[in-house]
Amino acid sequence: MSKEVKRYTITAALPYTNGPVHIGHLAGVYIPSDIYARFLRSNQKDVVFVCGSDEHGVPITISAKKEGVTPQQVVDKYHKIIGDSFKELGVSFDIYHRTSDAMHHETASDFFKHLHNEGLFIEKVSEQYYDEKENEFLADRYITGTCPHCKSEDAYGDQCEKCGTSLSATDLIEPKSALSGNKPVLKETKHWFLPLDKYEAWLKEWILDGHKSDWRSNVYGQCKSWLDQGLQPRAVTRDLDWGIPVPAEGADGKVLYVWFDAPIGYISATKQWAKDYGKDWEPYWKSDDSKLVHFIGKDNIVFHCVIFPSMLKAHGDYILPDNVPANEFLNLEGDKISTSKNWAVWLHEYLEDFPGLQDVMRYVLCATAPETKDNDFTWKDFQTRNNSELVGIYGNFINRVVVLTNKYYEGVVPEREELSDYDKEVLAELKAFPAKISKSIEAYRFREALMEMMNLARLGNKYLADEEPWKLVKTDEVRTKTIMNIALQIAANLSVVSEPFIPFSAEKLRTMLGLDQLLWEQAGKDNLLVEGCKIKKAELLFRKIEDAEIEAQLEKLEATKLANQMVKSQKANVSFDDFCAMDIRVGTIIAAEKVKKTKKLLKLTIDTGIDVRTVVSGIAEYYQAENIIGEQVSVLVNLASRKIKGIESQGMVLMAEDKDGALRFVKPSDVSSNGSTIA
RNA sequence: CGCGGGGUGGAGCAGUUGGUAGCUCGUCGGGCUCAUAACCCGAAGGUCACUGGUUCGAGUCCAGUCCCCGCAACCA
Repeated sequence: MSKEVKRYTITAALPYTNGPVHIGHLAGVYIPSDIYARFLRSNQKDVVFVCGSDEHGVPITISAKKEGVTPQQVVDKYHKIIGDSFKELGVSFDIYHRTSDAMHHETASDFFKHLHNEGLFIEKVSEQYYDEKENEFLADRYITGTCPHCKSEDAYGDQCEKCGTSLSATDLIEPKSALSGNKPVLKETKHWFLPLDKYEAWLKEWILDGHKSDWRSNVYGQCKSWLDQGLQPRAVTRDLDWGIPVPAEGADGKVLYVWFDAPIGYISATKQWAKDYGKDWEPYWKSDDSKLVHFIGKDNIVFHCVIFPSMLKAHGDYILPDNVPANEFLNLEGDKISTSKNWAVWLHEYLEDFPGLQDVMRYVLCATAPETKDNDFTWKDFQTRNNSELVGIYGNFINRVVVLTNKYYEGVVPEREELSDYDKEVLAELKAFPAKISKSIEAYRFREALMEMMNLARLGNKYLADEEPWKLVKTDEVRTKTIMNIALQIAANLSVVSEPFIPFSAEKLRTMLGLDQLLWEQAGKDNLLVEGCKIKKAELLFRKIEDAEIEAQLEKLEATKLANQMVKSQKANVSFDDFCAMDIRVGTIIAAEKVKKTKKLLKLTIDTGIDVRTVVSGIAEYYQAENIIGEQVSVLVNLASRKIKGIESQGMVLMAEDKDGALRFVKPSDVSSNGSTIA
């Protein structure tokens, strides 16, 4: 069922505006999508590449509350940081929009109204969890409890991260409010649901049969597991005051669920762009000969492959994504990137620390993009890739060619005479590159494409080394000219095929060679540089990155680690009575054994002087069971008992926790009798 | 039997539909000296975790085993 594609609609996941963008986002979404969009434009395709800030939802209201500002102030701040840094990195969005914009409110609202008028929603008055202490309805994400499927005790209200099941908060057994820790109460509220179950059969056919071979296995597998479990109607509205008001009767105080409105943001952005440039947005979303591609991270698969397509299908006018090339996650120096722990390389900081080196980060992140599995970013690797690949192979080749041309011919492109067999071979290889690179990009294999691009530079270096024009120039001028001409053609081709990956350097190169922006279809030709034209003086495309710069970055990360381990600040005051309420005694460990199937737990038997009791303690990483028998410890004996891993724990052993998390017993300095009180 | 990812030359990784095992870094030797001590060539180094199976042929498919790493869980 191949159809001719007339235009492309490329979307990049909308960054959630409660923090800046980091390298994980870039490697997963923005670099690949930008390469794809630039590649298509170079092929003269009709492309719209959209993105924008995702500015609604509960987490933003919480950040706002914490910082004592309005949600709008929070999103304004990050919208600017994110938008500016994307621009500086050269991410070529046709528009970077935002979901708090009026255009988006209107579009999302209309979308809802359309489905509403067609009777495609289920309206349900249901009982939702309500936190009486905080005086608000609780978003699914802010309720935790036991998963009905796998019995995991810490499932979230929207999804169990343990078994991956998509849930409703009311499915949870023993729910708890994540805001206050209270048990939430059920309160009646009316909501609109999209009956996903009605689209299940269709989704199965569309994805499981239709995209078995062209979607990535991680995406396909994820979808399959959801579809196999069966879909439930899903609420598309929420009780909240931050978002897009629900355009229906009896919907006061309700807004569209952020996951309903966010993907519509792609559509609004396209509309705004069309308006700005006097275009018609509709074909990009409604015409069968348009190809829609969503670039996302793996955390977004269900929304882009199941929910949003169901919305589009329900609406009826829209086309569906042709592919959703989701990437995995990028780690940083071996540890998971974490916004809350500040364990990240933030784009806006990188741009400050390494001014003018946008292409280096673009290159490295593409080369190490987590296309098939989680991957690791290290600064050492960043340095090596820059120094040995960008500088040593690409930059050096260009420099050699340009320097020689200037030296021998004062920058004038020499004429090509008779070709040797080897010349012909090299030109044939050159000609094959663009197609190879295209093929990889079209299959969303950007690492592979990048490697091929680099191989073209390698071909150039090899050609020079084999032909040694610096020797021949003394004996055979004609031959030397031919060689230099061919080397220059390779350089010119590099400027074309490397543009999607490293646009800043490609442009520098074009300028150096005196070329206009060339199109992809011209790549592979052996006459991009016309004989007699003049090129400019050599200018380095890339510079080496010194050890000191890498060390500075590593120190920055080290500082973050230390900051995370800072001595904890003082807790709120308690009364003397509160303190006296705790009964702490000296006890002696008389038996200890590891609790099976746990990493941290030891089951201790302790003589407290009062009795002999069992205490489960999370110290197994620091103490071996057999080594602590006979040790005296401090025990909080009147703590309510609790079952841990099926063992009744009657108290708590007091531990000193060091900055690095290491635990040590708090004990009397001399042996004391069991049951001695501690106060 | 919680979920997932992985085990390929010293290190880090590719290996798409099964058909002579590749890349980058490192090491050693050589070439070149146009070039940002960069470039080019060559060499050493792998029983592709293990065991069975399918096949003319398996790193690649199937079954099982072992190990590692995330996440989750456990921490009163």
